[in-house]
Amino acid sequence: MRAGRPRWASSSSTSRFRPTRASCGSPRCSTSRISSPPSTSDHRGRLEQQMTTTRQPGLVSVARHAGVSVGTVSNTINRPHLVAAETKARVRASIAALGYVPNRAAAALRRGSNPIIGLVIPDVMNAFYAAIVDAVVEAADRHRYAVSLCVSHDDPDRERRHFELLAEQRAAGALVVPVDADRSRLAQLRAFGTRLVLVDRRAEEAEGCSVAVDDVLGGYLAVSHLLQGQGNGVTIVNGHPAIPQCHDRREGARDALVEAGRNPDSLIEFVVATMNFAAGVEVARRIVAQDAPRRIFCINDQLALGVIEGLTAQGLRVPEDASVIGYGDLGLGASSRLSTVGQPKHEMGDEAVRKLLDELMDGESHVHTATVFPPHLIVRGTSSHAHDLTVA
Amino acid sequence: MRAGRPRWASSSSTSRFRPTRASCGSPRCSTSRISSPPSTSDHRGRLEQQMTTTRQPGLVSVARHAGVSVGTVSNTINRPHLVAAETKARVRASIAALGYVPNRAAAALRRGSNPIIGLVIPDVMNAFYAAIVDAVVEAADRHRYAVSLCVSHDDPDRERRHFELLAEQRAAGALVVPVDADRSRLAQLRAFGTRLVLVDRRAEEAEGCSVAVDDVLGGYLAVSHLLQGQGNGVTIVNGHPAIPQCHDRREGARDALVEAGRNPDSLIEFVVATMNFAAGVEVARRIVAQDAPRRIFCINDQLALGVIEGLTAQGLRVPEDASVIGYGDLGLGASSRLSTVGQPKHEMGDEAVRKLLDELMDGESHVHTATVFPPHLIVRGTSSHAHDLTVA
DNA sequence: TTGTAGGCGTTATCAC
DNA sequence: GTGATAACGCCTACAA
Repeated sequence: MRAGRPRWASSSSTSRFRPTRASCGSPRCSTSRISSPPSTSDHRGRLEQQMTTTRQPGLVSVARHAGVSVGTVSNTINRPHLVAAETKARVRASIAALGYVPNRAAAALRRGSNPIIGLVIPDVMNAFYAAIVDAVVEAADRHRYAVSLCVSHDDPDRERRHFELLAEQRAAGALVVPVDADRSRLAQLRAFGTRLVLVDRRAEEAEGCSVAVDDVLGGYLAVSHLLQGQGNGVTIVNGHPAIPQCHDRREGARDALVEAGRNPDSLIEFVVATMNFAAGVEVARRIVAQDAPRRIFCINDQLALGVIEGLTAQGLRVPEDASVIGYGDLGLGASSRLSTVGQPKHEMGDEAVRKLLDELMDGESHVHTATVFPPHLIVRGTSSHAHDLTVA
Repeated sequence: MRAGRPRWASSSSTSRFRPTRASCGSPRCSTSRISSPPSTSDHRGRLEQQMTTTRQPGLVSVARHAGVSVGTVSNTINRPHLVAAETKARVRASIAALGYVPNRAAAALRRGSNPIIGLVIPDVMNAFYAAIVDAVVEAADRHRYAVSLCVSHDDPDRERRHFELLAEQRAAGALVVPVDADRSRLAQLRAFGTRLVLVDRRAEEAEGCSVAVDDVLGGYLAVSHLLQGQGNGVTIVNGHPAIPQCHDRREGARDALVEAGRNPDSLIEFVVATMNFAAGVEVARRIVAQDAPRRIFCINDQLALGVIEGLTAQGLRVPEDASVIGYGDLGLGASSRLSTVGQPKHEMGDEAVRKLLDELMDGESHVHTATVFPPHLIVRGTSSHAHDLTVA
């Protein structure tokens, strides 16, 4: 089917233009008109409300068709156990025959709540959050909930706007990675009856359920692993310590040193502004120049890959001359040679949905819980068959 | 605030357990009870429908409070130009005073359509689709539409289930990367009145709008770039040619050879089953063993990074001894040294939303269009300040 | 086990 | 410009 598509060569003019962020009206991209829709038999003037054509069939149509009452049809759909088998069958047949599609908006209006789960994350391009989105969407689908996604980009306004949307939809609940520590917006949403589960953050006081990961333990695992190799001292390449993750992972690193009988202050720290590949390359230069320890814990994988690149460019061999460990298992998936600390992302998303649904179902008897998942060490590149290792 | 969190050391037992995919009931992750919610003042027995507490204020409450009719309140919200300035102000004050939140479910019921855009993609973890999600969510937010996300994982059932959901919600429209070539499901959804825009696929016949990227051009750009370097012949590391992207990019590669006055059949092809890092490493071995051309076009970035790794492991230097180019710009973001072909992902998502909204607004007069975006070459690693280059 | 009827909160069409 | 009022399609006591 795609064989019939026009070859680029046949319209080489398109290759002249590079898309910009401007509007697409300009000839920068080839836009072809497709036969204008021949007013597909659906020319209903907006004035004639009463059409002879059978509009979207509702419960009533189904009821008539099956020779039962609307209540029975509703019951067959929502509480099948209350309906006699034979009636049920007849109703179902009618539903299929008429192509009836229930109207959730009407149900939501009546019930006062909508089977929609809001999901607010800071960034979809980030593999960590993407994994959570994946898990949440899957779990929600299993329970026939819709997922209304919001990407906050750390903008409180966006977050608030999505909260309003959820409130207007009378969404059943929301899973949110809050933008900042200001919980007043969250409280506001909750006050409106929307159940909330915090993700990647601890819920405080008795405000609700939460799902998080133990970054202190993660830092500990990473540095404990480094300490098993040869060398002396440990270097940490960190982001700004005001970021909770950075703070916590460093704490864990210090714990590992303490456990090994060393002074936690012996940890040599390099702080970078942006935690990416380029910064890693740059830090590698400083590490070599200052002759810092060659057992290096990087706060994330991109930084780690950058450091390796930088070390290699300076003639050092990894892992012979230096040990590097990353964090997050987000770089190239399981394909690179980098050891790292993995986080149970899918489980987190899963558990968040579970908590929310539990709160929705149990209602009064629900007890808020805070689950903290332990990360795990992933050791790679030691043998030709790199594999995941779990360290107790 | 996070200072108060328990240190891992204080409950070292958690570090003993590694989460499995099983249920969270087991002691594998530390779950702490948070003070049980003291039945937050909200103990309304399900029998007493009539509560004395002012339920959620509706249009009527606002109307009463402002001393106007419901119609006027509705108008102040939806068609402010029809309302006198002074009345408008009074109504708005009442809305704020009562904390009124409009009920979208009711509006949707009445209007027959819901301001929700469905988005169906095969995979959120894939950076290409993640970028599209990001763009779509942002554009939808600008217009106050909600985005209902579905990740199909190439499963037609999931796709169908989400289509049903959208139909039940009376969603305004949907953006979809279809699972397969079978367009009957799409037709079904469309028949229900949901507007559809195809993403990363060409719409056929007059079925609707679509947004895609020109992979033939992308392959051409990549190989043209390789041909500018020294060496003779070109190697392509490809996925299965039944995948449209793989097929098209190879076509473009052949076009480039033709343009350079070479025989397109001189292209040496290695086909891999899974297009990841490990496969790249393996292919590199075969390339060296068979002495295939050292100008290598890889169908994606992961493969390319694997090939570089494999070549390096065999003692070759890149780019001195071999030129490698990837595709997609998805590897490490803009941070690696790999040249590649970039796709205007954000523009695609943006344009898809624009087409959908246009169809929604214009109604009858809407004309379906198919937009094909040109990819662009990204050359990296040539200087110490790697930067993006656009080639005309 | 099934039928009946009232109302959920909005929108839109009228008169005024 | 504003006020009444009739749907929209479904759920759920309650009656039969």
